[in-house]
Amino acid sequence: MSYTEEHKRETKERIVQSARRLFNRKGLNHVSIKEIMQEAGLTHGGFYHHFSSKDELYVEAVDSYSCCNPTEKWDDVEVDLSAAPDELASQMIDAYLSRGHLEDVDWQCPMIALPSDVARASPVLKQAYERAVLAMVEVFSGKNVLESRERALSIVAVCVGGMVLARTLDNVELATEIRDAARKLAHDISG
Amino acid sequence: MSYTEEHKRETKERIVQSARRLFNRKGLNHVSIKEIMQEAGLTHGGFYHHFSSKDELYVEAVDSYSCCNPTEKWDDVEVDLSAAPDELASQMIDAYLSRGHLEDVDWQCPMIALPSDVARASPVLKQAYERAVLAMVEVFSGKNVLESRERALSIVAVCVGGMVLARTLDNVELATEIRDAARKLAHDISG
DNA sequence: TGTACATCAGTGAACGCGCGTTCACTGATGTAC
DNA sequence: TGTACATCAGTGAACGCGCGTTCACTGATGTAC
Repeated sequence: MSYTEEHKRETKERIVQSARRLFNRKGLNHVSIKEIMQEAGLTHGGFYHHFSSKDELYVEAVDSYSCCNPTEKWDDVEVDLSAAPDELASQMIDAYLSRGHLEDVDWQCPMIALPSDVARASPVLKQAYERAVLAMVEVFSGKNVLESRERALSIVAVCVGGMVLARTLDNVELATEIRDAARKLAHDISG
Repeated sequence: MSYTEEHKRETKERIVQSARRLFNRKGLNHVSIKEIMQEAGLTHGGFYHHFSSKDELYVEAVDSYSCCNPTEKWDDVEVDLSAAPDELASQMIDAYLSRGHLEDVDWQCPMIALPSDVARASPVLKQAYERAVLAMVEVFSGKNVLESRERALSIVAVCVGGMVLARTLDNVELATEIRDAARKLAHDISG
């Protein structure tokens, strides 16, 4: 045997994280394998010892987002993961629609960073994306999960819509106005 | 002189419309100039008699959306453009979040079809996009435009968010659930 | 009306380039003795 | 402990391919006489 299993796992994880960052910044199709491997401190040839194709990397990268946790990342808003469900939902709304989240492109939610890329991607990638959407729905369901699914879905729509628009606009004032309007509305719904 | 000014204008318009359709289907960067020109009934070499670069076409294509009018396109919902502002806003919500709009990829709103493409595009293209957002805000402002800007912005966020998510999901049931939740909420806000 | 000419929209071969992928090779590492 | 070996993660040149763009050419058209 050469190297350890763990060594290989760590290298692969480094590639995935490097890819996730670059995908968020430039979109799935504006990032080359060479670029990803360089950011991970490797050369492009080794890529195929870890993945059978670039498509496979897409899936792993989007799946790796699920582990992302706003608490550690968007430092202008505090989220207490041990809070009561309704309180947590409220904090998540603020975190999701925060300036920190908008500007932290590297760690941004894939639903904001990659919507149209995913819309045209392979079924496996879309499934990874669906898992991310459902995880978010769950957070916004609060304590009465079963009764408030519709409410949770509309909060997700407002949050994602507000942020997608904000990220697309160069006009900072308008982007902020939209985020503020979306935040207010999301809080109104969640009650 | 060869050919008429009008002949050239018509050809250019045919290229722009062909590009708009293909961009909506495949995204800005998965469509080649050869493909666009073929769809317009031409060969790729002539492209540069009409545009100085592909970037220039992006802008013209996104600007050409503004003329898009849901009335003629999404035939499962009727919109009466001569209706009173509040009534029009209400009809537009139904049209925008309709199944017809979701499925009519060719004529879909660019905010739904191209969000992440535009987020990473050139400033001129982002400005074209901003014009589209502002046009939509105006429609949803209803009769008291000045007083209800925040309301209009949040309606836009819900509508765009709901549709962006719906288009990204392969799971039709979930996509429909989201559109329904978004539509209900948008109507609640617009009152 | 007919003809000779100039224009330029349209054609399609060719260009350089960067991409995803392949492959022969290297050399650091863990294992066996 | 030291040494010989096998493994395979990592390297970097090379591949075919399609892209955006260029360019010399064609030929349909409008204009001048």
